[in-house]
Amino acid sequence: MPEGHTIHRLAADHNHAFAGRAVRATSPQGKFSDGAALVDGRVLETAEAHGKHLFLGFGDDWVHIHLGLFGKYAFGAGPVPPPTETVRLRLANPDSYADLRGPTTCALITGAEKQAIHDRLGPDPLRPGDDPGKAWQRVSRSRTSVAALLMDQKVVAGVGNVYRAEVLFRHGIDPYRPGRDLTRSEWDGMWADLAALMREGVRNNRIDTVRPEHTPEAMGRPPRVDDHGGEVYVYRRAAMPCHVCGGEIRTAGLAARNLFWCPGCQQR
DNA sequence: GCGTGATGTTGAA
DNA sequence: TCAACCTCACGCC
Repeated sequence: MPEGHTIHRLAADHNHAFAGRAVRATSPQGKFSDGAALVDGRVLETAEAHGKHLFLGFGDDWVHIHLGLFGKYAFGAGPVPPPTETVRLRLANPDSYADLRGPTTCALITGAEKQAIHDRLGPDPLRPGDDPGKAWQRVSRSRTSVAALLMDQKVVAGVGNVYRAEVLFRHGIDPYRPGRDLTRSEWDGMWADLAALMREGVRNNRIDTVRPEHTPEAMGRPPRVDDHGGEVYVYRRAAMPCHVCGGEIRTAGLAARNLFWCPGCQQR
């Protein structure tokens, strides 16, 4: 689940369910008991997202959450179910609860520590004021592949393996092209597209990237949903036919992650 | 029941 | 480059 769109959605859901009211905080699992005790009964003022980082604000105390690869949230309405032993943090008020499991990070930090995290993250396509030019500065000077740059949170915050693969496909860009070989307009096009795709990801809570003209219906193919829950062109479609050209989708390891692309549609 | 892999990141070698 | 961390769902006995 967790690319940037998930985290922005979680921030919005927290604001909706908890902001402005006192909240009960517990750590049924026990690994965050001290932090939970410190915010228990206090007012959650605001929830914010930057890239894949979630911040829950209690005055100058912030709960910093990063889901990592496995972290998950379960939101619910009404009375809380019995806690299970993997719930790291449970927030609850009379109307709602939110259970956090499996995060890489769940820690109490200060405003200054939060600022340090913002400072080391690149611009986020989902943060309205963020400047794609800052990312371009790094991309245009780098010999690193554009595929690796897109996953580097210091360059762009919030893009993960799915959006990376999909945005490169949608722009016909070979993943192995060095950043400095891209044009400014190619970069600006990908940035604008990421902003739109991720915005829709927040709205629908899933990743869909297939244009209307390439949907199975439009292409006269049987309907289908990819097993991660959205409609995509290349992500986890290794050895399957490309929705556009019919060629085989390829996969390869790149910096410990699986890369997917269509050699026919994504030319050097 | 066991093994595998996954939309992520860090820190050591 | 690799192991470590965190959890769960799925396929295959």
